[in-house]
Amino acid sequence: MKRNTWQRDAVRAALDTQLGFVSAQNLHSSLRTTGSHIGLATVYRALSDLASEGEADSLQSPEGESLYRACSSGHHHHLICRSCGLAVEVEADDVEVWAKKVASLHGFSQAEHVVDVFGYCSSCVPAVKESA
Amino acid sequence: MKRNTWQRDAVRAALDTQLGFVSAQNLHSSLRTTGSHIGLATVYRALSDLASEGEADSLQSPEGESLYRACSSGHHHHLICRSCGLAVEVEADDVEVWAKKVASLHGFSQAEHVVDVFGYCSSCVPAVKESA
DNA sequence: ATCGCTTTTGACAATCATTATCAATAAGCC
DNA sequence: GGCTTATTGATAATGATTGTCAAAAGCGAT
Ligand SMILES: [Zn+2]
Ligand SMILES: [Zn+2]
Ligand SMILES: [Zn+2]
Ligand SMILES: [Zn+2]
Repeated sequence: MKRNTWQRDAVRAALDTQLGFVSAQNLHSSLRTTGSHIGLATVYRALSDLASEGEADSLQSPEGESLYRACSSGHHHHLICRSCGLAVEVEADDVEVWAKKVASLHGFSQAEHVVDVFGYCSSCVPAVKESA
Repeated sequence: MKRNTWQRDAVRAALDTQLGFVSAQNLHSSLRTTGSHIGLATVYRALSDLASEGEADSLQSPEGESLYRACSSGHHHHLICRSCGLAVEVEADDVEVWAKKVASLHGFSQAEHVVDVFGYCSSCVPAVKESA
């Protein structure tokens, strides 16, 4: 049977304080900073559980890290800031339709999709000037 | 200046023989199997170069591996078989529009998107029966 | 074809995220 | 309070990717 531990609660709580997606490593650091003595492996396990129970969304960063976020339930997608990690949940009805269509059109079954938009949010105005 | 080596050509050629996305590790194995003595690091470097030059597409597998494929030029997306790796290039005009709209709507700039559909192709009929 | 300068290679070490181990700990239940 | 067993956490192990650097190979000039 699944047991309730303060560690699980701590991870849930820590995730809730986050505005955007975070890695297990980062969340572990945060927790340590706040005085918690939780172990790294436990954070990994808790996040993995939360994700499979649908209490958190997870995605792969372009660099290949697994990132997590406490999310509203139901299928949705994200607009993510590459700088601060801020994530906005967005509807994507058009995309849902497209994905379904494209899969059936090519005879693919059990189709799932990965759809994320990465950019810089308005607070993270990119300090990049292309042309001088 | 960029030099032409047989290693780069070998990687390009090996990529062309692949129907779907492959990892650097796998491509290296393939090459070795065919008698090539190319080094692993070189395969990584070549793939990375090809990707940044637009000669290959790359994406992160759900497991976090970087996968590559020789692709037609121009922006497009993929429908990928989870079993055999077969990849089909698909148009996604609806998605392009959606992505642009959603980014600007939330004040995000320099937006890029990750859009991939994973499923089982018709040849890889899933041997899974849900209900007995 | 040879020389010389630079890029590229490749064997190997180093990173880094994630997972596996496994004895010690602590839920949930009596 | 005890029992049973899931969970924890320090640490080792794994596995993909990148860094190192001396040796090898392009390429333009001779
Ligand atoms: Zn979400
Ligand atoms: Zn969707
Ligand atoms: Zn493609
Ligand atoms: Zn697109």
